[in-house]
Amino acid sequence: MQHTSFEGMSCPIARSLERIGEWWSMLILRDAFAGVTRFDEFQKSLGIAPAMLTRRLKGLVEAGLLERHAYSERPPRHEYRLTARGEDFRPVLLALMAWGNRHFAPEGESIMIVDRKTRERADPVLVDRKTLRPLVGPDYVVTAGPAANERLRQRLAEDRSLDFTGGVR
Amino acid sequence: MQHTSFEGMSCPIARSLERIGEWWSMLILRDAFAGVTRFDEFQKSLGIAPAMLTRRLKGLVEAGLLERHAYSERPPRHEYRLTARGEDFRPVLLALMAWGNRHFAPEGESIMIVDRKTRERADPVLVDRKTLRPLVGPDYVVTAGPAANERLRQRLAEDRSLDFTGGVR
DNA sequence: ATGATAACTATCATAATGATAGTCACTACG
DNA sequence: CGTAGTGACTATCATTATGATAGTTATCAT
Repeated sequence: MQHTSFEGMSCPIARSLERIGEWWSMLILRDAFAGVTRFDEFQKSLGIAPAMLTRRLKGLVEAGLLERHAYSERPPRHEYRLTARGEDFRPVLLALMAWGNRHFAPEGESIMIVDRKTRERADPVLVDRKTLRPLVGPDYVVTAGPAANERLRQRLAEDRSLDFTGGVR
Repeated sequence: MQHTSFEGMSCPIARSLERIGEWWSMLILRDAFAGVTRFDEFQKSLGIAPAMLTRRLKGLVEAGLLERHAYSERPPRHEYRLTARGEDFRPVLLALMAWGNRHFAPEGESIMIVDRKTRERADPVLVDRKTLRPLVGPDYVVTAGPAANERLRQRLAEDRSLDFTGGVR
């Protein structure tokens, strides 16, 4: 049974999930950020079935997050590297890591973000680049953008715009 | 065929995905942030099969992101509200939204984050709460934490610590 | 020639998925 | 009273995805 595609939705979250929202995809990206490039490396680090890995790598290549680079002609051999779009996914993974560390690490963190020089632990917060004020809080709000359809505009015109997103496609 | 559980992994990203990584889960959370609380509302806004919605809501309740609140005794009726843990997921969704807006909105953004007062568009960046320096960049690094196992420590002791995460469980 | 390696591909039994109808416990209305 | 509507699921079933595992191919090394 094919799962419902989010491709027809205009919400950026839905569109993102269409490309990275399948089981295994984000863990593959995590490992790509860790420098894993080859098929057998991904397979070993993830403990994933080869057919599954092939499918997911293909999907990530098609979505423009990874690209295949030949590293041997005879025999033909490829490695998988992050594209600029893939690199841009880093904050999402870091935010997910921070949330996981806060809620699912009763024995302490296994990985964390530290200052490169001082080794002091970082506490991630999402802010606006210019004002440096936190986006989670009273200063900022999610609202309809230039490409919002009428239904979304109405929805966000209600009190719910105080909360978050549209709850729509 | 049951998909592989990430529960046995120590990585916080894997642990997070174990709880929110299934198809539909994050979109349900998106809508919960938008104030959606009732079963039929979720169903309408998402266009999801009822049996699927039941399963996913149950999973999110069990994972501690949503909780059921009775809003009617006769007939018994429940709504689903975000827990503190669920609320804490907001930065992840905002980061995902920002990434989606940057890469998958050729027609412009349908939703975006703006300053509540000035309506000026926000540009999200992940920083350290204290230093306000970006976590993506030369200042910060991902490293083994107190609960890291030996394999992860070794892995991160290599040059790969310059990149990102461990590429391990 | 044999063996090892890397990158897949093929096969198959099991589980998940989505579509859709049904169920139940109400409330509202004529 | 009966009927209809509503909301929150549950049950059923055909289709697709999943993971386990063996196989294939094209090398290279001995």
